[in-house]
Amino acid sequence: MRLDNMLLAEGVSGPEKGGGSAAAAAAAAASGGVGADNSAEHSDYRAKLSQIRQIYHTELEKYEQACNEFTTHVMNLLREQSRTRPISPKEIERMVGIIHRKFSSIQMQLKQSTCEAVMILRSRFLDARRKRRNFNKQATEILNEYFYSHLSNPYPSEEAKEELAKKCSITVSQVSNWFGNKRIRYKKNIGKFQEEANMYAARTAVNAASVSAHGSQANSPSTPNSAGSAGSFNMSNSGDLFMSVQSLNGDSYQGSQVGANVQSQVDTLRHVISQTGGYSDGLAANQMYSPQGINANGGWQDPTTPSSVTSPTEGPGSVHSDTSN
DNA sequence: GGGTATGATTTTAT
DNA sequence: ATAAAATCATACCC
Repeated sequence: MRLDNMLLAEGVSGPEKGGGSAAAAAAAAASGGVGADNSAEHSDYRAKLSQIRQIYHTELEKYEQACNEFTTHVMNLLREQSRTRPISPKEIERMVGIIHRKFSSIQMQLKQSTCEAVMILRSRFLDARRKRRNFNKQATEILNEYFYSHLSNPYPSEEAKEELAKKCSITVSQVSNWFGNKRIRYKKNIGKFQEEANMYAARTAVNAASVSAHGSQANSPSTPNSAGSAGSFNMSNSGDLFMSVQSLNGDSYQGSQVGANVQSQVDTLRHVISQTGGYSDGLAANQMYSPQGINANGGWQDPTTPSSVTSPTEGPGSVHSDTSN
C-alpha cells in the first residue's frame, strides 16, 4: 500500500528507464537544497538508486516466477490426487489463495527492505549536513561585514539576502541559515565575538572614513562615552554586561585578560570613530547607536513591544516567495 | 582522537 | 511565516 506508493515515487517500481533520474531530481528538489548544480554527487546517487532498482526488479521477478511455478506444481499435485479422491474447485481455489498470500507477504518484505535501502541512500546522499562545507573566506567576510554593520538590526531583507547570496555565491536559504546561526550564537556569547565585532566595525569605520574623506572633525563629540561607540556591538543583556561597562567607562579595571584585550581595541576603534565624526557606514547610517535601536532588553526583536525599528533602506514590502521547497 | 566551529535541520513559540 | 533555540553531523584544528 504505502510501500508501493513510496517505491513508485522513488522511481524504483516505476518505468525501467528514466525513472531513476526523475526520482533523483524530485528528491533533490524535495530536500530544498541545491538544485541541479552538483551533478557529480547526483550521478553517484543515481547509480546507487538504479542498482537498488535493479535488485528489486530481479528479486520481484524471481518471486513471481517462483510463485507461478509453485502454483502450477501444486495444481499438478492436486490434479493427480483428484484421481484418487474428489477435489472440489473450492479447495483448489483455497490452495491457490494460500500460496499467493504467502508469496505476496514475501514480496512485501522485499518492498520494505528496498524502501529502507532507498531511505538510507537518500539520507546518506541528500542530507546536506553530511557533506557540509565551510563557506570560503570571502563569503564569510561579506556576511560578517553585513552582520556587524547592521548589528542593531541584523535581519537582512529578502533583497539584501539575494544580494548577499549572489556576492557569496551561495543560496538565499544559506544566507538565512547563516544569519540565524550568527544571531543566536552572537547573542549567546557576545564576549567571544567581541574581537570579531571590533575588527569588522573598525574596518567599516575605516572604509567610511576613506570614502567620506576627512575634515568632518568639527563636530567631534566631546563626550565619546555618550556616543556609545561600542554600543552597537554591546547590546548585551545583563549576562555579559561587564564587558560593555568596562569599555564604556574607559577605566582601568582589568578584571580579565579578555577585557583588557578588548579594551585596547575598543579604544583604538573609538579613536577612529571619533575622527570620522560618526558611525556613518553609508549603508545603514542611522539607528546604529540610537537608544531605541538597541532596545532595552538587549534583544533584536522584542516580542512584547512592537517597536517599528526597521531597516532604513528596505521597506516592509518585500513580497518574495522562496522558489525552493 | 578530542574539542571546537560551523552549516543545516528540527522543534518551538509568536 | 518567521525567528529563536535546540540539536545534529560534519569540518577543521590541535
